[in-house]
Amino acid sequence: MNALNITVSDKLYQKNPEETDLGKRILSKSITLMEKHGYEQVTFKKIANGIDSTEASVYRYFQNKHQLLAYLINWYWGWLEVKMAQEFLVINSPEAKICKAVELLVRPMDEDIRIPHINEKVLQRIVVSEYPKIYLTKEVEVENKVGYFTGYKRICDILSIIALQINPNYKYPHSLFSTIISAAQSQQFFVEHLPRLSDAKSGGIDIIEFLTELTLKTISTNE
Amino acid sequence: MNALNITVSDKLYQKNPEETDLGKRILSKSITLMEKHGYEQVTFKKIANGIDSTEASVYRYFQNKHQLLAYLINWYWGWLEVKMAQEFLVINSPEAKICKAVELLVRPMDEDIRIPHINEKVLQRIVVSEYPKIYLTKEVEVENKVGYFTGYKRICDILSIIALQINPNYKYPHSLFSTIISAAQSQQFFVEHLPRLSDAKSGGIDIIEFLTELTLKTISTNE
DNA sequence: TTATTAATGATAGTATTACTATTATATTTG
DNA sequence: CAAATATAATAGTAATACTATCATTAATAA
Repeated sequence: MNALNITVSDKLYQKNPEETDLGKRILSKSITLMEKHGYEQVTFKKIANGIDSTEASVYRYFQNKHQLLAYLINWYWGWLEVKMAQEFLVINSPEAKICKAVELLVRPMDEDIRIPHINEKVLQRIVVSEYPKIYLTKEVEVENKVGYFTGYKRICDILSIIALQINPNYKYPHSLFSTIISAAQSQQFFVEHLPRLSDAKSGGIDIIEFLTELTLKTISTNE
Repeated sequence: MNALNITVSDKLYQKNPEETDLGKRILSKSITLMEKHGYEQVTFKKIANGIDSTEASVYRYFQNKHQLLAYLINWYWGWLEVKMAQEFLVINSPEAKICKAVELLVRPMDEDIRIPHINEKVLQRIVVSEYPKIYLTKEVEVENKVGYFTGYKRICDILSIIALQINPNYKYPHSLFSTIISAAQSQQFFVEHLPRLSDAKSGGIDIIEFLTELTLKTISTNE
């Protein structure tokens, strides 16, 4: 096994960008542009110009910017799920798995050379800054049915199951992990941009400690 | 004391909307439109048409839609702070204060008849659906300096101080409460639109239990 | 009262965005 | 080689997010 493959639902594109050279250039350029200028400032025209293509061509891959963002973010969750599965192979205790998961959520991960058109570190920064925008819309429910949020939900499910191994009576595992995953993102954002909303220093270690302690205490059984 | 006054920083408007009839109508209409169609779909033109005024007039009150949203959200936090202060008058234990704060964050609150142009319940729903959009931008830091996020930060500070009364050694009170406040919003959103990300039923009681338990366990001192 | 100021309305205009459509050309595949 | 497919090139449209100007009305101060 050489090429690891992150599969994204085919509802998240018009034409699979991983299958063509132009598609990969679109992904690559959108990632750099979004991280640099932010989601709002990116347009298909700018992406196209940046790769010497045309607006119309980009529209053949994605219906609109929103779908493109959803694609990128789902790719990220898919990739994170793969990483988690790899790490969990050699971890036995559920507590240690939780710790590792939190670490993966917060730590900027190494790039994967096998996927040169996606810079995972930069993508992670996009997820931190843009994630809630994909579900905070009036179309959530329709898009949910179509699979816009499966990546996130799968991670949430996986971690919930692990939590129940620690305490089978814990009532709110999904709420807990949707909270933890969001907090992993937002704390990174706050440390960098709104430091008075956090007590962590940059680097991630504080955020990791904060989140693991919070998680383990919350699911612990001793009242 | 009859008219309670929620003060919003004058950086959040061009011209104080609370001071004129037109201003109040703008606020009122933006709230109903935003709740109904979502932030993205609202335009100054639609607001203006809805109150038989003109786009240009709305621009005299707010630089743009983003500033308007920031205004509304800060108004909400200001109002919540007032409510919290009222409630805390008759609560003595810090634990009970935390519980009450969480309840206020989650429970749709009664409208205040003294402020007829702002429907607080509807405004709360806007906060739930739109809040992160005011800080997830490339202009966060500039807007932060100017006071776009003071409302949120003040609540976070207040609750942090209470948490430290329970456990003066707790290391991450600001991170904890920025997480709790965000979670209070996002759990409400999930229950309604993405139920698999939550274990709560609608009504708020589960969310309140989830959050208070999480908070109290996290700041508790007994390891 | 009149003069002045402030607030709003009416109207116009512009650059950009978010698309859709059409046709031509180049490339791949059978 | 023919046929299908992918892309480029170009044009066009409705809506958005403003900015600007000028007229009218209402409030207020001299």
